[in-house]
Amino acid sequence: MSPYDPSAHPPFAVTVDLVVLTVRRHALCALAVRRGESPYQGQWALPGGFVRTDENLAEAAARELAEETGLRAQQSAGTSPAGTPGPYGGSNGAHLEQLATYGDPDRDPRMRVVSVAHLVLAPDLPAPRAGGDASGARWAPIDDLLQPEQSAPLAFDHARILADGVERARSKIEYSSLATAFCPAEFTVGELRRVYEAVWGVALDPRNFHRKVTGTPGFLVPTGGTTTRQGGRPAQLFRAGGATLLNPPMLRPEV
Amino acid sequence: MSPYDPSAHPPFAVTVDLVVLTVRRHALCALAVRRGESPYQGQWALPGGFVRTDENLAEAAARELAEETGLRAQQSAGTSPAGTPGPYGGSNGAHLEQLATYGDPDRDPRMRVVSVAHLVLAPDLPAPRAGGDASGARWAPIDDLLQPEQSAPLAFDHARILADGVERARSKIEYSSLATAFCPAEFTVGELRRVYEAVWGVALDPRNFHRKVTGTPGFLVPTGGTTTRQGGRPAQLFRAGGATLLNPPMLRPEV
DNA sequence: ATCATAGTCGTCTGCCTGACGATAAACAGC
DNA sequence: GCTGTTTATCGTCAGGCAGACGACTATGAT
Repeated sequence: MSPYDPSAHPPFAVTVDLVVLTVRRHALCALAVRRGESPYQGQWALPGGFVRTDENLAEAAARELAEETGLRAQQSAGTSPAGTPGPYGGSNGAHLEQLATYGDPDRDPRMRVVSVAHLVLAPDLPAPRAGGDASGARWAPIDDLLQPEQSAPLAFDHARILADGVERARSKIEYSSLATAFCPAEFTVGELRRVYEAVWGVALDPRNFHRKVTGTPGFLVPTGGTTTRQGGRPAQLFRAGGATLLNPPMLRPEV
Repeated sequence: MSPYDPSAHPPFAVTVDLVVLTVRRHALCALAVRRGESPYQGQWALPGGFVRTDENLAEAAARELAEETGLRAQQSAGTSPAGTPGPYGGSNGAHLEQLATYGDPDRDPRMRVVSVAHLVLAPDLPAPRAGGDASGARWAPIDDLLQPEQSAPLAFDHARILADGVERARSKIEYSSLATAFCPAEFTVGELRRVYEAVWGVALDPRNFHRKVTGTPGFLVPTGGTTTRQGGRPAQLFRAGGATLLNPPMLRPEV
């Protein structure tokens, strides 16, 4: 490395941006906030903010998440995207992991900003509260954010970041039990299946899905209870099991 | 986001660190440089350096790689670790992708440094040239770097970064054709198998491996030539095919 | 009572993998 | 030249798992 003369290297601002995903009404949705100031004033963006001096990157992401949604984050063990095991069996608190870092020189017109994006997977939440300096917040289907036909596209390079986060979520529920992070503490096999269907955008065979998830050791543990719902046979309730890596993985249908 | 008053957010230095992996003598090795200055003076570290004002993160990583090894990088399409396709069928130039970002407040004792680590997979190279400010460079088996019994451990949090990079490489050769990045332009099935064996640290059945890789469409294309080697039947030569994602994946043996 | 809805259990077939035998084509030493 | 050794390549077989899909169950709605 070069000498650490502070004048020798350019000043950077470091932020965290959040891709917060949830499943609402059978659709994969992301949290978007309306920008209250220039540039991109009035446009939608991902929530985020500056990293403070005394906190690490994951702490900064968790703090921004709490400020923006009130969610308590359940940090993944590492930044290693390959699936480092971590204690995210618990379903209270959302899953948080580092996604990637974006640092093109011109990604922010005002100064050089390097943003460490994080991915959050959360169960369906009540309406987001507009916290901090955002003049509004909403859950939006990702298609609306990625291919906006009426509104403006996401600010900065946030469309790219969102797309990367969605792709990460899509591939990660294949070989990990992370799909349960989209579910409440207790859930049915059908609810879990609808999570996979929403995230992947496909229809899955209920019978084969049931066989697969109940047959994978450590994925689901029955709580003993059953649902009482309107229309249809009551379903068994499950909690997320201790397994984090699914082997063999769930297979995403080809076409 | 908060207002962009430059005095409102703390100053960060942003660096790139490189996990450069290769396979030498049937062992997975990483590039290490000896630190010429304090702190950790004389200890081994990962190569890296500051990001410049006019370059993005991938360019900074490619520049450091060239300075340190003379390698030309073949950048992956995205930072998306899930396997965004990219044109790394060509074997000239090493594969480069973003790994993860490390920004604990005390990871560098002098100031707040956020390091965007990158992963490079390269074929076996001649002796590294000690470029820049490093007073020495070498290829070291990763076990020597991660569990040093005689020498000091890697500087900073580089052991953690290296471990994350190795884990990324191990998992990524399962479901992508990236193992060919460790091979020269033309290679045999046996050489590719020895790459898998070195990276995973296991022994694979030559017959099943041969059936698997030659049967996966787009993975390997025969060049027509054969090797003349000492001892053993000559083997067919292959180039890396266009496929980047292997479906179904290579299976890493369980235990 | 009947229908619609959703959950759960089985069956069957094809594909892939792991284990492993057999053959092929080079080299080394006698 | 013959034999043993090494590496590459082809085949065979059994087990496991996934996709397709039939059948049955348990609730609410009409």
